Amino acid sequence: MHRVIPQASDDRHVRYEAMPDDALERALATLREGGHRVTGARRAVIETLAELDGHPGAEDLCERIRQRYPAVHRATVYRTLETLAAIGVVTHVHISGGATAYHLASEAGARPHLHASCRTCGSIMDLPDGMLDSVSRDLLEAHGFELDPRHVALSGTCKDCRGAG
Amino acid sequence: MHRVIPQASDDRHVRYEAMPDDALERALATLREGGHRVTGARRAVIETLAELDGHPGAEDLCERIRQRYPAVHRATVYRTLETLAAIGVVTHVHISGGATAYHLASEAGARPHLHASCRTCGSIMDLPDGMLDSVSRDLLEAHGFELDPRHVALSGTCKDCRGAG
DNA sequence: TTATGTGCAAACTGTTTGCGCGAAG
DNA sequence: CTTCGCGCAAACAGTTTGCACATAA
Repeated sequence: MHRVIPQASDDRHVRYEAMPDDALERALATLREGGHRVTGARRAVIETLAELDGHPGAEDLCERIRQRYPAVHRATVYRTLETLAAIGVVTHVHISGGATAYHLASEAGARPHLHASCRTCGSIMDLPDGMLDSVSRDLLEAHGFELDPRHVALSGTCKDCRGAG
Repeated sequence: MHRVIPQASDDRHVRYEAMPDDALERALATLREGGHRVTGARRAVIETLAELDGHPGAEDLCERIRQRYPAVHRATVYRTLETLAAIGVVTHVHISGGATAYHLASEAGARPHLHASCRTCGSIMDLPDGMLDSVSRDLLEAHGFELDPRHVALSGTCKDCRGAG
Protein backbone atom coordinates (compact mmCIF):
# COMPACT_ATOMS: atom_id res chain seq x y z
CA MET A 1 0.00 0.00 0.00
CA HIS A 2 1.19 3.48 -0.82
CA ARG A 3 0.33 6.99 0.17
CA VAL A 4 -2.68 7.16 -2.13
CA ILE A 5 -5.09 8.43 0.41
CA PRO A 6 -8.32 9.79 -1.01
CA GLN A 7 -8.33 12.83 1.21
CA ALA A 8 -11.85 13.63 0.22
CA SER A 9 -12.49 17.24 -0.58
CA ASP A 10 -16.07 16.22 -1.12
CA ASP A 11 -16.56 15.02 2.40
CA ARG A 12 -20.06 15.47 3.64
CA HIS A 13 -19.93 13.69 6.97
CA VAL A 14 -16.26 14.20 7.75
CA ARG A 15 -15.33 17.18 9.83
CA TYR A 16 -11.80 18.34 10.21
CA GLU A 17 -12.11 20.47 13.29
CA ALA A 18 -8.94 20.01 15.26
CA MET A 19 -6.78 19.04 12.31
CA PRO A 20 -5.87 15.42 12.85
CA ASP A 21 -2.74 15.61 10.69
CA ASP A 22 -0.86 16.97 13.61
CA ALA A 23 -1.82 14.05 15.83
CA LEU A 24 -1.19 11.73 12.90
CA GLU A 25 2.35 12.93 12.37
CA ARG A 26 3.15 12.72 16.04
CA ALA A 27 1.78 9.20 16.18
CA LEU A 28 3.80 8.14 13.15
CA ALA A 29 6.92 9.60 14.73
CA THR A 30 6.33 7.59 17.89
CA LEU A 31 5.82 4.53 15.75
CA ARG A 32 9.18 5.06 14.03
CA GLU A 33 10.91 5.78 17.30
CA GLY A 34 9.68 2.46 18.60
CA GLY A 35 11.21 0.71 15.63
CA HIS A 36 7.85 0.01 14.05
CA ARG A 37 7.03 0.47 10.40
CA VAL A 38 4.78 3.13 9.05
CA THR A 39 2.19 1.49 6.84
CA GLY A 40 -0.97 2.50 5.08
CA ALA A 41 -3.08 0.50 7.47
CA ARG A 42 -1.56 2.23 10.44
CA ARG A 43 -2.09 5.64 8.91
CA ALA A 44 -5.67 4.67 8.26
CA VAL A 45 -6.28 3.57 11.85
CA ILE A 46 -4.71 6.66 13.37
CA GLU A 47 -6.44 9.01 10.97
CA THR A 48 -9.80 7.40 11.62
CA LEU A 49 -9.23 7.46 15.34
CA ALA A 50 -8.54 11.17 15.14
CA GLU A 51 -11.69 11.71 13.18
CA LEU A 52 -14.19 9.77 15.24
CA ASP A 53 -15.82 11.39 18.20
CA GLY A 54 -17.00 9.64 21.31
CA HIS A 55 -15.67 6.29 22.36
CA PRO A 56 -15.50 4.06 19.31
CA GLY A 57 -14.87 0.37 19.64
CA ALA A 58 -12.66 -1.62 17.32
CA GLU A 59 -15.65 -2.66 15.23
CA ASP A 60 -16.76 0.96 14.84
CA LEU A 61 -13.30 1.79 13.62
CA CYS A 62 -13.35 -1.14 11.21
CA GLU A 63 -16.61 -0.02 9.74
CA ARG A 64 -15.45 3.53 9.26
CA ILE A 65 -12.12 2.48 7.87
CA ARG A 66 -13.81 0.17 5.41
CA GLN A 67 -15.54 3.15 3.84
CA ARG A 68 -12.29 4.75 2.80
CA TYR A 69 -9.76 1.99 2.86
CA PRO A 70 -11.62 -1.20 2.07
CA ALA A 71 -8.38 -3.12 1.80
CA VAL A 72 -7.58 -2.72 5.47
CA HIS A 73 -8.62 -5.87 7.25
CA ARG A 74 -10.36 -6.14 10.62
CA ALA A 75 -7.57 -8.26 12.05
CA THR A 76 -5.08 -5.59 11.09
CA VAL A 77 -7.12 -2.95 12.88
CA TYR A 78 -7.03 -5.04 16.05
CA ARG A 79 -3.31 -5.67 15.73
CA THR A 80 -2.65 -2.02 15.02
CA LEU A 81 -4.65 -0.90 18.02
CA GLU A 82 -2.64 -3.31 20.15
CA THR A 83 0.61 -1.91 18.83
CA LEU A 84 -0.49 1.68 19.24
CA ALA A 85 -1.65 0.97 22.77
CA ALA A 86 1.69 -0.63 23.59
CA ILE A 87 3.61 2.48 22.58
CA GLY A 88 1.17 4.80 24.29
CA VAL A 89 -0.32 6.40 21.20
CA VAL A 90 -3.79 5.16 21.99
CA THR A 91 -5.53 4.37 25.25
CA HIS A 92 -8.36 1.94 25.74
CA VAL A 93 -11.00 1.29 28.31
CA HIS A 94 -12.90 -1.95 28.78
CA ILE A 95 -16.64 -1.53 28.84
CA SER A 96 -18.69 -4.05 30.75
CA GLY A 97 -20.70 -6.15 28.36
CA GLY A 98 -19.48 -4.29 25.33
CA ALA A 99 -16.56 -3.52 23.11
CA THR A 100 -13.32 -2.01 24.29
CA ALA A 101 -13.27 1.72 23.52
CA TYR A 102 -10.24 3.42 22.02
CA HIS A 103 -8.99 6.92 21.54
CA LEU A 104 -5.82 8.74 20.71
CA ALA A 105 -3.89 9.56 23.86
CA SER A 106 -2.79 12.86 22.41
CA GLU A 107 -6.18 13.99 21.26
CA ALA A 108 -7.06 17.58 22.03
CA GLY A 109 -8.55 17.78 25.49
CA ALA A 110 -7.72 14.18 26.10
CA ARG A 111 -5.73 14.33 29.27
CA PRO A 112 -6.06 11.24 31.41
CA HIS A 113 -9.57 10.56 32.63
CA LEU A 114 -11.88 7.83 33.87
CA HIS A 115 -15.01 6.46 32.27
CA ALA A 116 -18.46 5.41 33.33
CA SER A 117 -20.84 3.53 31.07
CA CYS A 118 -24.59 3.43 31.29
CA ARG A 119 -25.96 -0.05 31.69
CA THR A 120 -29.19 0.97 30.03
CA CYS A 121 -28.26 3.02 26.98
CA GLY A 122 -24.60 2.13 26.63
CA SER A 123 -23.44 5.73 26.62
CA ILE A 124 -20.00 6.44 27.96
CA MET A 125 -19.11 9.51 29.97
CA ASP A 126 -15.76 10.92 30.93
CA LEU A 127 -14.92 11.55 34.56
CA PRO A 128 -12.17 13.46 36.35
CA ASP A 129 -9.04 11.39 36.64
CA GLY A 130 -8.67 11.75 40.38
CA MET A 131 -12.11 10.49 41.22
CA LEU A 132 -10.93 7.15 42.57
CA ASP A 133 -7.73 8.31 44.22
CA SER A 134 -8.87 7.78 47.76
CA VAL A 135 -10.29 4.37 46.91
CA SER A 136 -6.98 3.50 45.27
CA ARG A 137 -5.14 4.47 48.41
CA ASP A 138 -7.47 2.45 50.58
CA LEU A 139 -7.20 -0.57 48.38
CA LEU A 140 -3.44 -0.48 48.37
CA GLU A 141 -3.10 0.00 52.10
CA ALA A 142 -5.78 -2.40 53.22
CA HIS A 143 -5.46 -5.13 50.59
CA GLY A 144 -2.21 -4.62 48.76
CA PHE A 145 -4.25 -4.25 45.59
CA GLU A 146 -3.07 -1.68 43.08
CA LEU A 147 -6.12 -0.25 41.37
CA ASP A 148 -5.92 0.75 37.72
CA PRO A 149 -8.95 3.00 37.57
CA ARG A 150 -8.54 3.93 33.90
CA HIS A 151 -8.60 0.35 32.72
CA VAL A 152 -12.30 -0.40 33.18
CA ALA A 153 -15.33 1.83 33.00
CA LEU A 154 -17.52 2.17 36.04
CA SER A 155 -21.05 0.96 35.49
CA GLY A 156 -24.40 2.40 36.40
CA THR A 157 -27.27 4.44 35.06
CA CYS A 158 -26.85 7.81 33.39
CA LYS A 159 -28.88 10.91 34.10
CA ASP A 160 -31.16 10.53 31.10
CA CYS A 161 -31.94 6.89 31.70
CA ARG A 162 -32.63 7.53 35.36
CA GLY A 163 -35.09 10.18 34.34
CA ALA A 164 -36.72 7.91 31.80
CA GLY A 165 -36.74 4.80 33.95
CA MET B 1 -16.25 -48.88 39.35
CA HIS B 2 -18.04 -47.65 42.36
CA ARG B 3 -17.73 -44.72 44.66
CA VAL B 4 -14.21 -43.52 44.29
CA ILE B 5 -15.91 -40.23 44.60
CA PRO B 6 -19.40 -40.04 46.01
CA GLN B 7 -21.73 -39.59 43.10
CA ALA B 8 -25.25 -38.45 42.78
CA SER B 9 -27.03 -40.28 40.03
CA ASP B 10 -30.69 -40.58 40.74
CA ASP B 11 -30.26 -39.95 44.42
CA ARG B 12 -31.46 -36.52 45.32
CA HIS B 13 -29.87 -36.10 48.69
CA VAL B 14 -26.32 -37.29 48.37
CA ARG B 15 -24.30 -34.77 50.30
CA TYR B 16 -20.75 -35.40 51.26
CA GLU B 17 -20.01 -31.97 52.54
CA ALA B 18 -22.28 -30.07 54.80
CA MET B 19 -25.33 -28.04 54.14
CA PRO B 20 -26.13 -26.71 50.68
CA ASP B 21 -29.53 -28.37 50.99
CA ASP B 22 -30.61 -25.46 53.09
CA ALA B 23 -29.65 -22.88 50.48
CA LEU B 24 -31.07 -25.16 47.82
CA GLU B 25 -34.46 -25.38 49.47
CA ARG B 26 -34.64 -21.67 50.03
CA ALA B 27 -33.76 -21.06 46.41
CA LEU B 28 -36.39 -23.49 45.21
CA ALA B 29 -38.96 -21.81 47.41
CA THR B 30 -38.13 -18.43 45.91
CA LEU B 31 -38.42 -19.98 42.49
CA ARG B 32 -41.91 -21.28 43.29
CA GLU B 33 -42.95 -18.00 44.81
CA GLY B 34 -42.00 -16.27 41.61
CA GLY B 35 -44.25 -18.61 39.67
CA HIS B 36 -41.32 -20.48 38.16
CA ARG B 37 -41.09 -24.24 37.89
CA VAL B 38 -38.73 -26.38 39.85
CA THR B 39 -36.83 -28.58 37.46
CA GLY B 40 -33.89 -30.93 37.57
CA ALA B 41 -31.73 -28.51 35.66
CA ARG B 42 -32.47 -25.74 38.11
CA ARG B 43 -31.71 -27.98 41.06
CA ALA B 44 -28.46 -28.91 39.40
CA VAL B 45 -27.44 -25.32 38.85
CA ILE B 46 -28.26 -24.21 42.38
CA GLU B 47 -26.65 -27.24 43.96
CA THR B 48 -23.50 -26.76 41.93
CA LEU B 49 -23.41 -23.08 42.72
CA ALA B 50 -23.61 -23.90 46.42
CA GLU B 51 -20.79 -26.36 46.06
CA LEU B 52 -18.29 -24.33 44.11
CA ASP B 53 -15.99 -21.97 45.94
CA GLY B 54 -14.57 -18.79 44.57
CA HIS B 55 -16.15 -16.93 41.70
CA PRO B 56 -17.09 -19.45 39.05
CA GLY B 57 -18.16 -18.32 35.62
CA ALA B 58 -20.98 -19.90 33.66
CA GLU B 59 -18.56 -22.15 31.79
CA ASP B 60 -17.06 -23.37 35.07
CA LEU B 61 -20.53 -24.24 36.23
CA CYS B 62 -21.29 -26.01 32.98
CA GLU B 63 -18.19 -28.13 33.27
CA ARG B 64 -18.92 -29.11 36.84
CA ILE B 65 -22.55 -29.79 36.13
CA ARG B 66 -21.65 -31.97 33.18
CA GLN B 67 -19.81 -34.32 35.51
CA ARG B 68 -22.94 -35.17 37.44
CA TYR B 69 -25.80 -34.22 35.21
CA PRO B 70 -24.55 -34.63 31.66
CA ALA B 71 -28.05 -34.06 30.31
CA VAL B 72 -28.12 -30.44 31.45
CA HIS B 73 -27.22 -28.27 28.53
CA ARG B 74 -24.99 -25.22 28.54
CA ALA B 75 -27.77 -23.03 27.18
CA THR B 76 -30.00 -24.11 30.03
CA VAL B 77 -27.34 -23.17 32.55
CA TYR B 78 -27.17 -19.67 31.07
CA ARG B 79 -30.95 -19.36 31.02
CA THR B 80 -31.22 -20.64 34.56
CA LEU B 81 -28.61 -18.21 35.81
CA GLU B 82 -30.53 -15.41 34.17
CA THR B 83 -33.74 -16.49 35.87
CA LEU B 84 -32.10 -16.94 39.24
CA ALA B 85 -30.47 -13.54 38.95
CA ALA B 86 -33.80 -11.96 38.09
CA ILE B 87 -35.40 -13.27 41.27
CA GLY B 88 -32.41 -12.42 43.40
CA VAL B 89 -31.27 -15.94 44.18
CA VAL B 90 -27.91 -15.41 42.52
CA THR B 91 -25.78 -12.33 42.01
CA HIS B 92 -23.28 -11.80 39.25
CA VAL B 93 -20.30 -9.57 38.61
CA HIS B 94 -18.88 -8.75 35.22
CA ILE B 95 -15.16 -9.27 35.04
CA SER B 96 -13.18 -7.22 32.58
CA GLY B 97 -11.88 -9.43 29.82
CA GLY B 98 -13.33 -12.56 31.31
CA ALA B 99 -16.44 -14.46 32.17
CA THR B 100 -19.23 -13.15 34.36
CA ALA B 101 -18.89 -14.60 37.86
CA TYR B 102 -21.88 -15.96 39.76
CA HIS B 103 -22.67 -16.92 43.29
CA LEU B 104 -25.66 -17.64 45.46
CA ALA B 105 -26.89 -14.47 47.10
CA SER B 106 -27.78 -16.37 50.24
CA GLU B 107 -24.49 -18.14 50.59
CA ALA B 108 -22.98 -18.19 54.05
CA GLY B 109 -20.93 -15.07 54.56
CA ALA B 110 -22.17 -13.66 51.30
CA ARG B 111 -23.55 -10.35 52.36
CA PRO B 112 -23.33 -7.74 49.63
CA HIS B 113 -19.80 -6.91 48.61
CA LEU B 114 -17.72 -5.50 45.78
CA HIS B 115 -15.11 -7.24 43.69
CA ALA B 116 -11.70 -6.48 42.27
CA SER B 117 -10.00 -8.63 39.69
CA CYS B 118 -6.30 -8.90 39.01
CA ARG B 119 -5.37 -8.05 35.48
CA THR B 120 -2.35 -10.30 35.66
CA CYS B 121 -3.48 -13.53 37.30
CA GLY B 122 -7.23 -13.20 36.96
CA SER B 123 -7.89 -13.73 40.64
CA ILE B 124 -10.93 -12.08 42.13
CA MET B 125 -11.06 -10.59 45.58
CA ASP B 126 -14.00 -9.48 47.67
CA LEU B 127 -14.13 -5.97 49.02
CA PRO B 128 -16.25 -4.22 51.62
CA ASP B 129 -19.55 -3.11 50.17
CA GLY B 130 -19.25 0.50 51.22
CA MET B 131 -15.92 1.10 49.58
CA LEU B 132 -17.32 3.21 46.75
CA ASP B 133 -20.01 5.03 48.67
CA SER B 134 -18.39 8.42 48.56
CA VAL B 135 -17.62 8.05 44.88
CA SER B 136 -21.23 7.07 44.29
CA ARG B 137 -22.39 10.18 46.07
CA ASP B 138 -20.01 12.36 44.08
CA LEU B 139 -21.06 10.83 40.82
CA LEU B 140 -24.73 11.32 41.51
CA GLU B 141 -24.37 14.91 42.65
CA ALA B 142 -21.88 16.08 40.09
CA HIS B 143 -23.02 14.11 37.05
CA GLY B 144 -26.43 12.66 37.76
CA PHE B 145 -24.92 9.23 37.27
CA GLU B 146 -26.11 6.45 39.54
CA LEU B 147 -23.22 4.10 40.14
CA ASP B 148 -23.87 0.40 40.53
CA PRO B 149 -20.63 -0.59 42.20
CA ARG B 150 -21.49 -4.28 42.54
CA HIS B 151 -22.13 -4.75 38.86
CA VAL B 152 -18.55 -4.68 37.61
CA ALA B 153 -15.30 -5.69 39.24
CA LEU B 154 -12.62 -3.09 39.72
CA SER B 155 -9.42 -3.87 37.89
CA GLY B 156 -5.81 -3.72 38.90
CA THR B 157 -2.94 -5.79 40.20
CA CYS B 158 -3.16 -8.00 43.26
CA LYS B 159 -0.65 -8.17 46.06
CA ASP B 160 1.05 -11.34 44.83
CA CYS B 161 1.40 -10.17 41.27
CA ARG B 162 2.77 -6.83 42.37
CA GLY B 163 5.37 -8.66 44.38
CA ALA B 164 6.25 -10.93 41.50
CA GLY B 165 6.18 -8.21 38.82
C1' DT C 1 -53.75 -30.13 29.81
C1' DT C 2 -50.90 -26.46 28.67
C1' DA C 3 -47.64 -23.07 29.41
C1' DT C 4 -42.98 -23.14 30.69
C1' DG C 5 -38.63 -25.03 30.46
C1' DT C 6 -35.36 -27.89 27.95
C1' DG C 7 -31.94 -29.90 24.57
C1' DC C 8 -29.83 -29.00 20.47
C1' DA C 9 -27.77 -26.58 16.75
C1' DA C 10 -26.65 -22.56 15.15
C1' DA C 11 -25.92 -17.73 15.30
C1' DC C 12 -23.69 -13.95 17.30
C1' DT C 13 -20.22 -10.41 19.17
C1' DG C 14 -15.74 -9.29 20.10
C1' DT C 15 -11.27 -10.75 19.53
C1' DT C 16 -7.11 -13.70 18.41
C1' DT C 17 -4.12 -16.61 15.55
C1' DG C 18 -1.54 -19.45 11.94
C1' DC C 19 -0.29 -18.97 7.42
C1' DG C 20 2.06 -17.43 3.40
C1' DC C 21 2.60 -13.19 0.56
C1' DG C 22 4.02 -8.50 -0.01
C1' DA C 23 6.02 -4.33 1.12
C1' DA C 24 8.86 -1.12 4.48
C1' DG C 25 13.30 -0.37 5.83
C1' DC D 1 17.31 -8.36 1.03
C1' DT D 2 15.42 -9.23 5.30
C1' DT D 3 12.21 -8.60 8.39
C1' DC D 4 7.82 -7.03 9.81
C1' DG D 5 3.23 -6.29 8.84
C1' DC D 6 -0.56 -7.64 6.00
C1' DG D 7 -4.89 -9.97 4.23
C1' DC D 8 -7.28 -13.94 4.73
C1' DA D 9 -9.67 -17.66 6.83
C1' DA D 10 -10.45 -19.84 10.65
C1' DA D 11 -10.62 -20.45 15.49
C1' DC D 12 -11.78 -18.76 19.73
C1' DA D 13 -14.57 -17.51 24.27
C1' DG D 14 -18.62 -16.24 26.08
C1' DT D 15 -23.20 -15.87 25.36
C1' DT D 16 -27.83 -15.81 22.98
C1' DT D 17 -31.61 -17.56 20.14
C1' DG D 18 -35.17 -20.23 17.25
C1' DC D 19 -37.21 -24.37 17.18
C1' DA D 20 -39.63 -28.67 18.40
C1' DC D 21 -40.18 -31.72 22.17
C1' DA D 22 -40.64 -32.77 27.17
C1' DT D 23 -42.62 -32.05 31.62
C1' DA D 24 -44.02 -29.54 36.05
C1' DA D 25 -48.04 -27.74 37.72
